[in-house]
Amino acid sequence: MLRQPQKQIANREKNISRIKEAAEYVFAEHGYFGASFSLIAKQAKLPKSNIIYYFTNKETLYRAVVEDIFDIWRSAADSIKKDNDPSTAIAEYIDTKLEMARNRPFGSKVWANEVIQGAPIVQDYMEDELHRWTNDRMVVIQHWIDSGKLRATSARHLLYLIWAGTQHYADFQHQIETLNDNHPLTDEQWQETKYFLKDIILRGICVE
Amino acid sequence: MLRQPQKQIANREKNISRIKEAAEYVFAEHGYFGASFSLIAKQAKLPKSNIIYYFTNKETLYRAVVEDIFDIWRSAADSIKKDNDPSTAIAEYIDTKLEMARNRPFGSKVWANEVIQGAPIVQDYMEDELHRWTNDRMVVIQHWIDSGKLRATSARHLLYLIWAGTQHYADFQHQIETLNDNHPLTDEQWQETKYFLKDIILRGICVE
DNA sequence: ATCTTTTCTGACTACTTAATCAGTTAAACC
DNA sequence: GGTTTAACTGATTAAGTAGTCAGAAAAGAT
Repeated sequence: MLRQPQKQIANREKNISRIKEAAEYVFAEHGYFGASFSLIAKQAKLPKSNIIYYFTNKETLYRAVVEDIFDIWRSAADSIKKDNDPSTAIAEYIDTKLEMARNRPFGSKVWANEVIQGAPIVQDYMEDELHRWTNDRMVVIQHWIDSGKLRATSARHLLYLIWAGTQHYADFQHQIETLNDNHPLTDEQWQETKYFLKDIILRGICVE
Repeated sequence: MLRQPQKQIANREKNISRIKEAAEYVFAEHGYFGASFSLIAKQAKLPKSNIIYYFTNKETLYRAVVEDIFDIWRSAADSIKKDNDPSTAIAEYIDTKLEMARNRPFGSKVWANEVIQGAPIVQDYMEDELHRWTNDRMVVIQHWIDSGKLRATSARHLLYLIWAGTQHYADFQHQIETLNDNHPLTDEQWQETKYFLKDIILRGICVE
């Protein structure tokens, strides 16, 4: 005899991810203060009280959204490992990061908004997780430099340039589309972007 | 006999620029919706009603702040002219843009916030002024490429990379300082940044 | 000195917001 | 089937918001 008592659990998970998706969108488009429960509720097509039932308050929901994005970004840098070939690893990182800019622009925007405003909510997260994570990657890049596999440039600024160059296409998506005569970028244009970023950055850091 | 009847005019100008400065800061730190008249008033040390007296409403004040920043950015690209030497011109542009990131980070942040949220207020500005301005610069860069003074890369993406790479240090200032052990960048670190960006980007676009 | 115009401001209003809570509905358990 | 527990929600509240407005104060004009 089949038992299917997990109706509640399944429903809970469905609702939570639905709320987070709606919230990511609304926080990105309106900022923390501009995003109201009623807007998020409308977007999620759920009653406002239901959202508060799951997340207690605005800040908790917001944190959930930000942490989700951070986890995804973190995984993008899996290729930055000591034993990998630097050019291939960095090319892969740029590719992945740019695909994320294309596929998850709202998360990127939420993060950008938060940092611009001085990270009032996720300050601790930046000081712990991001700080440690960044240092780890920098050690790898420095190792590549020290072993002569990369030109002697700044590991730190290289990371910043990759972040800036890729996230720009998510965060400033609206500006880029406006300058593209109000059209979203086509597949070819995204391809061109990938090629350009890798071309410039790799040329700048590879030993000649 | 001296006449000094311009007391009103002088005072008006003083107040207006004081309000705009305060507003730039508060909009940057809190976003459009998070920035309230009372916060701006407190920052400017003027009564709330006085701010509304000068700017009528929030949107008008906001537009004034955004247009100010845009004007300043525009002037940064004066070096991008057909007859200039490409490397020197672009190096100069990067330098100037990075100095602005350092000296006027709040303006940059306001612009970033606005664009991230889909430019709800300055859409028209982007479609007219920014669009025309960007196209003009792209024509110059394309001319450099066509006359063999630059490698054949994308003029458009080159501009984006310069914007992204420089503005990052304003918009993500807080993240950068957190990763710098909670210290603002020193003069040498800013110098290093300038050097890095020019090194990578120029190496990427100059004919070998 | 008096009148006019501009500058300025505190008190107020209509509205929106995050969050609470009492009460309802639905699922799980026995 | 009946009971317990979790899921859910509409109505309400207290706090904060943008913007109004009547009238005071200062500056300029004659």
